[in-house]
Amino acid sequence: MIYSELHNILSSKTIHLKSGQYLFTQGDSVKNIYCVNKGRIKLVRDTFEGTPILIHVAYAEESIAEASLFSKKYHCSAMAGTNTEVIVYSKDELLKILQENPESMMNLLKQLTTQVRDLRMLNETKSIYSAKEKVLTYLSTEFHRDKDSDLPLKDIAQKIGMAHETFYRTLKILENNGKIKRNKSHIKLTNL
Amino acid sequence: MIYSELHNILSSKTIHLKSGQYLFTQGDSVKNIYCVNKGRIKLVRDTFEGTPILIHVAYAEESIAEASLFSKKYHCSAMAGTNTEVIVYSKDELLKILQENPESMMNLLKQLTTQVRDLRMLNETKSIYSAKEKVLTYLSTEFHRDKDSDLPLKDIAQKIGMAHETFYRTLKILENNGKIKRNKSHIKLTNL
DNA sequence: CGAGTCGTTGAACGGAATCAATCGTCGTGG
DNA sequence: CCACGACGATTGATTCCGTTCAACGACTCG
Repeated sequence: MIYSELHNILSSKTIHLKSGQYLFTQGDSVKNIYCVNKGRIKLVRDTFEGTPILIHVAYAEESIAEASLFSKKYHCSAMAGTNTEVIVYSKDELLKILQENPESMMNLLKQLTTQVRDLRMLNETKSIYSAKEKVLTYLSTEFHRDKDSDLPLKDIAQKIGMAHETFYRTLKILENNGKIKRNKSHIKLTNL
Repeated sequence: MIYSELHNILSSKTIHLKSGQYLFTQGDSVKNIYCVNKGRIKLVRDTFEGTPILIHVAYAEESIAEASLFSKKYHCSAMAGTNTEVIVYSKDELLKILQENPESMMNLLKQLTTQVRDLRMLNETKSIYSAKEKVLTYLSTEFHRDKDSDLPLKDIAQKIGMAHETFYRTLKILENNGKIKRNKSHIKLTNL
């Protein structure tokens, strides 16, 4: 997780959320920064038009609300999408430690840059219209390695922006074509 | 741009690229960090399967290769998609200054966090299947404000992941429905 | 003045979303 | 401990809407 190396310096606590339970609500003062340990957290923004929009779904190992590290209020709400476990860090404490330890700040910087890179990659993967191409591109990139290996197929489908049914079907086609191999829910590209 | 506040401290130079010209190539040693001033830079990765994949398109005000701030070699190639102007910073110099100025590092951190937030938002916008919904969601978010206001409609279409023809048509429909107003290429939501 | 690109519209096709039903598994509570 | 409910994985059928191909005018830039 993002703050792993600070884990022994930073005080933290773990909390458990039931599916549907809120972690924080849009407009709340930012007191804490969180990291998903298990399950998933949906970030939702209430727009002025009424219809709330989904901003992001954070899975295990993902930190949320880092952007809030520099803002007073949460700009969105966070709800558990399933039974979820999150680690809680104090925002002020985190900021203080970062200021005192340039090395750890540099480290956070590093992690953020790779996060940006991954997000860009994912973004472009989503722009691919053909289901086969999209899946192949996803599989051939590194941003999902390890991280996504234990994600349910359904969630992977959502992550790359396609209906899960289409994802299943596409996997089957690619498997029949010999492009991929898989046992249970572990998928591997065949070529090299 | 990302390093704006360092602009007077950091030495920099501006270079001009013709459409199709390369800024750097995958595998090159990372000597510089860049920021697009005008035009656009396409980041492309050559995969082992042969087919190169588009990773990202960077427009004006966007920095590229920040991820490379921490790596030895570029993991992708950068090509001008049109006549383009980029600002060049020395990687080593930038790193040194960041280490010496915790405040500027903190500032970069801040900009990266908002970048992450924007990317996530864009990501979810791309996940919306309905063209109308997608466009409305895009227009109702802030991540594009100012930044995208001068982008050609064609590029906006690509940014949110739809064919430009569909984008034009959708805009027309929304305009007829009174959901949006526009003069020339400036679009505005009508409600509040 | 011509090449290139953006903006726009038309027509047609195809593929992905959607709706729906089934099976298996896992966790949970009675 | 077992039954029930929730959810993931899968497959089928259908519909529709967004992509694609194509053509044209306007504008800019060199």
